[in-house]
Amino acid sequence: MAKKVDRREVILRAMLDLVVERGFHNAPMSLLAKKSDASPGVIYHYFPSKDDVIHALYKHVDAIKREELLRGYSKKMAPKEALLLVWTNAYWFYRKHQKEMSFLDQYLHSPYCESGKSGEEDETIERIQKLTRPKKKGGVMKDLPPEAIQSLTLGLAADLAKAPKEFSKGTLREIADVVWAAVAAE
Amino acid sequence: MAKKVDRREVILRAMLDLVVERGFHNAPMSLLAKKSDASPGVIYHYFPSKDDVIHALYKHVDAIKREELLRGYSKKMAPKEALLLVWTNAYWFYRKHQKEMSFLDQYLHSPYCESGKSGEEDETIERIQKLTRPKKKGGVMKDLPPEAIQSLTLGLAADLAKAPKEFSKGTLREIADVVWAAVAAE
Amino acid sequence: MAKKVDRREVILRAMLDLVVERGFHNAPMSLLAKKSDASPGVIYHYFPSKDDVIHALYKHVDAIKREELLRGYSKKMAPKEALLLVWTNAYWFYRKHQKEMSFLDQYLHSPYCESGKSGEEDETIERIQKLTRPKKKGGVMKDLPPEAIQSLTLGLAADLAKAPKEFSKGTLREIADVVWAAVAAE
Amino acid sequence: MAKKVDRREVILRAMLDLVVERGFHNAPMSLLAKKSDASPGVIYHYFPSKDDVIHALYKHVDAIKREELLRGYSKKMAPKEALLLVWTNAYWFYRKHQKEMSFLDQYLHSPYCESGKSGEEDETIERIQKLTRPKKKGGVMKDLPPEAIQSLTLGLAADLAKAPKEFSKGTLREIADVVWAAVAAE
DNA sequence: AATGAATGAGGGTTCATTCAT
DNA sequence: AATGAATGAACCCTCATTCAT
Repeated sequence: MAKKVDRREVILRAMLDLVVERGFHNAPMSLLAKKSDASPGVIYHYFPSKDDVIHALYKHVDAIKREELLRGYSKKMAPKEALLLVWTNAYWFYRKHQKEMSFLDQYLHSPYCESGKSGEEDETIERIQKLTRPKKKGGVMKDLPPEAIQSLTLGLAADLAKAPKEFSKGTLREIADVVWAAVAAE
Repeated sequence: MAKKVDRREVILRAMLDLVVERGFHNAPMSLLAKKSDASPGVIYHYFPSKDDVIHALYKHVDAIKREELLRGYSKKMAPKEALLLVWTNAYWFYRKHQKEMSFLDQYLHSPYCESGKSGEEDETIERIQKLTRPKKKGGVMKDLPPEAIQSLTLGLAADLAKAPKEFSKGTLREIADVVWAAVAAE
Repeated sequence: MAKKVDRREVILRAMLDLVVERGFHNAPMSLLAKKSDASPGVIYHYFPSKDDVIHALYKHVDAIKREELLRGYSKKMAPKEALLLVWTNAYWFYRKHQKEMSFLDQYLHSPYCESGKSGEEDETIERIQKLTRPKKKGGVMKDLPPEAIQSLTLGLAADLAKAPKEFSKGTLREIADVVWAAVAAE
Repeated sequence: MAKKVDRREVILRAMLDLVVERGFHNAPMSLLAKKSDASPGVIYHYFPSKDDVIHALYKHVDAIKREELLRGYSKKMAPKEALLLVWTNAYWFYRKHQKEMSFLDQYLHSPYCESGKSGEEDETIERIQKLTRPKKKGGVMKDLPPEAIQSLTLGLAADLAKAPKEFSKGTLREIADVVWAAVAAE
């Protein structure tokens, strides 16, 4: 019963490794088969095509990411507290899942993601994003373009996670405070 | 006289288009030949292999980018003025060269860039980077990790440039001021 | 059960024909595929590369040759009898396998054979070769360089086999006697 | 005036080196051009095609070989003396021109030589070959097939020349005597 | 004579996908 | 479900040959 799921995930995991190590080009199905201890044929029982494996991998990783970003979140939190939590979660997710990050980087910057579906939105994520709107639109931020807010918060977390050395919780907190001061209203 | 250079650049330009439209995979040499009005064979008079075309394209784009970022820079500028100039240049470069940016994104996030890094540093770029160091190390910034500074400045410029709508000089200036206030010492 | 072996041997046989008729150059894989009723791709399930097909063919032919040279040999034979047998076997092998011979000639005289030499020696062949040593080193021959012995015996057999007309057993025997008289000790 | 000849010979020499080191396959015209300090185009002023370069090289080498084999020969020599001279000349030619030998081996065993012209016969060579006929046909040899005579004399010289170590004049003389005793009439 | 960029068919090889078992 | 040999189009690249200069 769990076997099917296993196989699928083993294949996705193998594709993740492959893409990270070798890129979309140079990730042949034959090698995917070898790395996932499957035959070339059986992969086609789980996925209709190579592109589908890649799109499925994206969805898989994206789902895990969403889940991790919201870990510990509660609707009762104050805006600053909530944003700080998500920001910290983001840093640690990126930090601990560098392969997944590398895959996302490749996928999102490649023409692959054009063909992928635009994705149903997560309700909780939406609530968080509302907070990043400027104050006059119901959020708690300065009147900056949403892209700026996004870049200064989650973009920063992602970039920090790519640094060779890991930052301590204290350092992260200091950085977060600087940024909060910069983007928060008032 | 300019013919050789032309051919080379026509090929690089065609590869840029191809990679942006179709990704590294799906950018076959045969198509590159067609798009650059060349025969498959002649490309190999200018580049030893497909990978070399791609690495050469990176160097080409990177060189242009460096030049553009420093446009108008003079050694006499005050730190804030210099950084603001570079930051604004970055935004406009990214904005006006979206294909080049898309290529850089794909290249820098792919395993391609591991193999072709030479890293000869530009002297002027180095001078600018010195300014982004924290005050106690001779720069003019708060004591933040270099990755944070980088992300909050050039990273932000890149992200803003990817937004669908173009920002006015005024808006950019406002954003720049917010960021400057956040990262500058004192 | 025998299918795999079949395919491999069909391919080798086709390569033999091709090389003999057209030389190493002018023996393209596409033609090899056609002649062995295979697709271009499937050959690479059996051999890693064209060169490997050729090296494998050499090993195959060489193995058959060794076997044929020793047909009928027994350890109890007198030296002259044994050498005569091998010499005659050699003539008939070369005579009846002219394609194989032509391939060996091309292979052994080409730079191909430099790269693929393993040189595991056959035990029985070694025993025979011991007989071709000069008497004072335990053989039964005159004190001539081994290359001379080799040329005057097996080399002669090969050359005779290349003659347009086939020699009768009587003629062969006469020639063998002349040679034996020339190279045998005493 | 001598320049044309030079060019031609430089090209032939370069092809010789190329074929010996890399085989007929893997001896591209572009490399030939580089090795002979010529442009690809100019080779086609001297030879109509690659195959013609190769056939011309064969003729060139063959002419030198004929000349060398007859060095020192005079019509007044006794048969044994003449044959011995040619045989010795053959050994030293093969020995001192191992590249040329290697080329001849490749050429003569390849389908190339089928298409080459059969070659006008040298008058002096013919005279020598008459001596290798059996006595009853006007020669001085035993009644053996011409292929046997050829193999036991010139074939032997060629094989000896391929041995790693060089034979002394004394050793050669001994070998020659053994062979002469074997093949000469009476 | 000489150049060397250009051609383009064809070379060896790969790989997404299929299908008989 | 599973296998892995088989397919064949397409890939990257080579190379004999040509031709404008």
